[in-house]
This record gives sequence, C-alpha cells and structure tokens, in this order.
Amino acid sequence: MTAPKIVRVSAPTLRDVAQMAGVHPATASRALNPQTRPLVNADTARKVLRAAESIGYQPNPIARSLKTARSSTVGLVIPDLTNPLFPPIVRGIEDVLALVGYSAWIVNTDNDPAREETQVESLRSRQVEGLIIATARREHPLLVRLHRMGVRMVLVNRRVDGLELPSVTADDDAGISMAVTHLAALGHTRIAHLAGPQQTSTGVARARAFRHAVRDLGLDDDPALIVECGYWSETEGAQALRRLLDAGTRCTAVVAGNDLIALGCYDVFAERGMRCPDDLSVVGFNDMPFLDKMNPPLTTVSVPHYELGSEAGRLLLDTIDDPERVPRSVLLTPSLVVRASTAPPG
Amino acid sequence: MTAPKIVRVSAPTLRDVAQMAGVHPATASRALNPQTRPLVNADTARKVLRAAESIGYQPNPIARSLKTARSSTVGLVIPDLTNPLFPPIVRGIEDVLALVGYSAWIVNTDNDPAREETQVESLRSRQVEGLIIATARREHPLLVRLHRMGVRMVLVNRRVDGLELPSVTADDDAGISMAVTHLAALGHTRIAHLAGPQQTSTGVARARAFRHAVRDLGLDDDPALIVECGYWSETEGAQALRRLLDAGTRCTAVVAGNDLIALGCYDVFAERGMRCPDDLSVVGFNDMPFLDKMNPPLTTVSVPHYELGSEAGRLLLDTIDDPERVPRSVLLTPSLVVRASTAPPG
DNA sequence: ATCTGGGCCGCAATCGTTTGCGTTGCCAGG
DNA sequence: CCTGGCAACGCAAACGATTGCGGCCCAGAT
Repeated sequence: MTAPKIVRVSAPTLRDVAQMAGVHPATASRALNPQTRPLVNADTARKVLRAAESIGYQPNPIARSLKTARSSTVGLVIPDLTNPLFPPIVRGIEDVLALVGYSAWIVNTDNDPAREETQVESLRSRQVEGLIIATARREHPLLVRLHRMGVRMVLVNRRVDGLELPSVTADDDAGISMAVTHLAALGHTRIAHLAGPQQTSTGVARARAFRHAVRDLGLDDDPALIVECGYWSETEGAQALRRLLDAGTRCTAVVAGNDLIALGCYDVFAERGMRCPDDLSVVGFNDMPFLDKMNPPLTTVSVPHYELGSEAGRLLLDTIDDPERVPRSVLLTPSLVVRASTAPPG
Repeated sequence: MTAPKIVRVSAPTLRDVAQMAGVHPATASRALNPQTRPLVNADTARKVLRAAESIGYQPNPIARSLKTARSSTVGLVIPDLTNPLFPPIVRGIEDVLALVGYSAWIVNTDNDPAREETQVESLRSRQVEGLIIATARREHPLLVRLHRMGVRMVLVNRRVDGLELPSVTADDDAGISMAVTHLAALGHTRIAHLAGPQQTSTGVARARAFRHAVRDLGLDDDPALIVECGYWSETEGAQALRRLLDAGTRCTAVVAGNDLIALGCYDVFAERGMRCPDDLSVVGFNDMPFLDKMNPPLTTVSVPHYELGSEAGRLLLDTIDDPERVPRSVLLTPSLVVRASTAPPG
C-alpha cells in the first residue's frame, strides 16, 4: 500500500460563494445570515445558499470573531476535570449551549489562583462571551475584578461572598439536613462533620447547616465533632478523620463535606481495621458516579449535576442576551440516597 | 452596597503599543515576536517591550490566527468526558501542550459518527493545528478522509485498521496475558472473556490476546466463553454476563474488556445473589479511579492514562513541527494490580 | 414629468496581526 | 565621490468576514 497523496486545499471562502452566485461578498454575507437575510431578494438569497451548499462553504469563525468581537464561545473554569463531580456538569453546560450554536472552552486551574488568572486571561483574549466558574472561593479577588470590568459570568456549585452574580448551586441546607435527620432517625446522637474547606461557600454552608440540624434535632452539639479539611479530596478526608479519631472524640456517625472526603474515611477504615457502618456510619455529598459499587455503597445526598450545568448554561446565555438583566440564581434541591454506609449505631 | 460601575474598556492593541513606543506597528510586531526580534534594533525592541508591558498589551490570538492560519490550538475528540477513563488522558495532553504554549479544544462525540463529523468540522474551522482522536473505530471513513486531506492527527487508546497514523496505546496483548496468567495461577481453567465492541481496535486486540493466552496456557478454549459487548459500558457488561450465565456456560472467572464492563458484572452479582470472587473472579482493564474502594476492590490491568495523554500530545507536536516525519507510534506497557475480585475457584 | 421612497445591492472600511517588499541612511571598499 | 551592501524600519496588502453608507432602479404619488 502506498502512502496517500496529501493535498491541502484551502477551504472555500465567502468570496468563492459570492463569485459562484454572481453577487458581491457583502450580499452573500447577508444572504447567509438568517438575521440579515430579509435585506436581500429572496431569489438571490436562494442562489447564494445553493452556491454555498454546493461548494461546502463553512464560515470562518476566526474571521467572524475578529470583526464582530463575538465568538459564540464561553469559557468554563474548572478546578480539575479529573474530579468526577465535574464531567456531568460540563455535559449539562455543553448541551444547552449547543442548542443555540455556542460551545465551551474548558480549562483546569488545579485550584491554583495564578494558573487560574492566566487561564482566564487566555479565555478572554479568545473573545469568549462569558465565563462559567466552578472554582469560586468566598474571597476571590480575581472574580470581583472581572465583575468590575463587566465580564459576564455565572457561578456554578460555589459562590463568592458579597458578589451579586447569577449562580446555580445545590441547596446545601436541605441536603445536610436530610443527612443528619437520616442519621438521627437511625439512633445516632453523636454525629461528626468532616467539613470542606472554609474558603469555599459550600464548605461553610454545609458546616453551618450541619450545626443547625444538630441543634434542631437536639443532638450532641460538641465543637470537637467538627473538623475541617483543607481540600475537597480523599487524602484530606482521611487526615481529618484520623485527627478526629486520634483526639478521642466519641462519635458513631460522620457526615462528610462531600463524597471524596467520605471516601477518604474508607481509607482510614482499611488502615485501622474499622468496619463501616458497624463501627462508624458515613454519609457523603454529591452522589458522584460508581458510589453504588463501593464497599460499602455510600449513602449520600444526591445533587443533580447535569442540571447544575444546564441551568448554569441557561443563566449565562440569559445574561449574554441581556446584560442588564437582574442576576437570577437557582437553587437545586438535592435528595438523599441511602445505601449501605449508614446503619444504627453498633 | 451599590452595584459597581461597569466600564468595558477595549484591550490595548498592537497599534497602541507602536504608538507609545514611537514606531510602526510592523516594527512593534517584529519586536514582540522572539522569532523576528533580531530584525529590529535592540534598543527599539526594548522600547517596544517596555511599552507593551506598561499598558498590559496582550496579543489578540484571533487576529493572529486569521493572518497566520495557525492557532496554537489542537482539537481533542473524546467519546464522552463522563467516562472516567478520559479525564486523566486529557490532563496528560494539556500538560505537554501547555509547555509550548498550545492548548486543547475538547469535544464530545457520544460515539455518534454524525456528531463526530460536525464536531470535527467545527474544530477545523477554528483552525486547530491538529487532532487527537480517542474515538477511533477500526473502520473509520471520516478519519481516512481527514488523513487524505492532510489533517494532522494522532490516535490515542484506539486505532483504525490500515491507516498509518501515529498512535499511542496500551499494550493490550501484554495486559491481557498478565490477567489470564494471574487467573491461571490461581487455578482457573475455564475463563470467560467479556469482549469490548469488535468495531474498536482495542476490542479485537484484547479478544485476540485473550484467545492466545488461553491457548498458550493450555486452558479451556471454548468459543462459548467469549461474548461481545456492544459498547464499553456497565450496562453492556451486565448484559453480556447475563447472556453468558443464561447460556449455562460453565466458568469460574471472567476477564472483562475494560473496567466498566467489569463493573457491569457487579450489577448482575447483586441481581442474582452471586458473590465475587467466591462464585466468580473478575478482572478489569484500565484501572480507572476509585476501583480500590469497590466491593470487592477490582483486580485490573493498569494502564498509565496520564502518560497515554502526554505521549499523544508529544506525538502531535512532533508532527506539527515536521509533517513529513514518519509516523511514530508508542506502546505503553501496562501492569497488573491485583485486588480482591480474584481468588482461587470456589 | 418630477419627486419620493423603498427594495436591493455594491463599495469600502474595519477588526488586529503578520510579512513581503521597498525605502532610508549609513558605512566600507574601490 | 560613487557604489554596493546591510541593518533597520515603514508601507501596505493581506487573512475572511461584517456593516454603515450610498447608489441604483422602479413604483407610486403629486
């Protein structure tokens, strides 16, 4: 078999279409664009469309962006795509954007503010029309600066303190409350909380919700029962549980800040020969994929990730349509899915 | 708190820099670009750089792309980002691209050829300089067409029959062989294979490797022991195992085409009250995240995903550098990680 | 017959860079 | 003093699309 001949043929341009249809490129442009099509005679429009079709004309988005300073593209700022929490959100976003011909540029920040800044810079220079941010921290100078500069954004999953931005998040309050209530119903009275990082809005929201729930239900309200994780990660979750255990704080159940933290607990169980749920009940948060196959299957509060993403996409499209629109935020209500990591206290 | 005043100020352009430095934009352009900097006097170059610095000039990639027909961007064609197999690959790719100032446009195809075609079309119109393809099927008309057109591509994870393209894949042969050998050593003689889709190169490579291994080790070589899945998914894996079981084919272990298929088996274990590994040993392929926390932890052959990605990135950069370079392909050697889903036959 | 106005379309500028080519000024060599 | 050559830089034309403006033509009104 011989190597195929490689011929690089440049794509047809608007001039080609115009020439073939016997009109000026300007007319061709107007004919091709549904917005401006009424400006040209129906017959010529047809001719142009046919010509475009026949030579397989595809508009050059680069040239279009240069002229119009728009791009039909939005930026998507994610801490780490490797975290199974985010892919479904991304899908949700992409799907609603696709409906109106938009697409998304995905970038990872690794939770590194410097990296985040350069990534956002590169997104902006690519003329993205808006940003969907999944990396918000409560104090987030970059985001307030961007907001001042008038860049359109929506926050997903987390928020920024004191910044009036459209956002879509899960109802942490409701979720945590369901988790604690579930454990209380099983008979637990000393429940610990492995809190997420307190620089993130979800971290504090869930911690606060936890304290409220505990108090409302009349359970043991011991400050020692709350320990904070530095990151939303397994290793941090494991660390936190170790600290809790090593401090000798008695407890029979823990509600973790999220699933990753909960899974970190599993590591400690393995280390120390503890059994779950016999020795300790655990409930997570998020319901990431494959939890049902864990050992034991993790009880968790399920948040609709895909919808988180699709709502965020819709919100961003809204503010692109009408930048003056008052920031609308949506709160998605989670649900408890109980599996086998929770049981009455041994 | 009052709403911040929103002022949208257009970014400084090359003309601004030139004006401030008192030179022509062309000179400024040359001064800014390390490649052409020798063409301008060192002093003026310094002036230009200082001016650019002082007003925070950032070149406009859109305009640059339009002029140069390059974009420092490559396309990344993924079947589904939600599959935990791919995020690490993506990270590997992104990391090596970032080293040389490139970045990646990620698109999902959902395994839908039509969608794939439009996605690729949109990538190409965005002037991507090459494609990294993770969706290859053995027969893949689109890819041969693109190759004929001289589009630079590298294949990752899967290949297409009879197409001389750089690719990076795991050594399926070695991996499967290790899996089968491991099971044989445990005493299994009737081992089944839940094969991946035979339209994909990995599907057939692993199935073939399986047959070879079985024969080499003198195990039962019964065609009924091989059943094919339509997709690389849990549900298909479950279906396949059900078919195998319902056909009454006797076996004590199965090597799955990949981890997802293996996890599908867990579902039918739950359905039918079977225990793993007591009733049936299972080994997967890929070592996707969180397998160690499954019930039982899944024995699997581990392939270095991150390296899969980073190698693919390097390969693509190579062919961008020198399109005439002879296609180099790399084969990554996997390793067996045995956990608790395999044991001697009951 | 002239004027008006709308429908349709072409002209040309523009978006921000890059780059082939020409021009300038300077210096060395003849 | 003239020429050749080189270094440094400016000019202007691209890249491919969009769009304000103005011109043309023709119908209908006056």
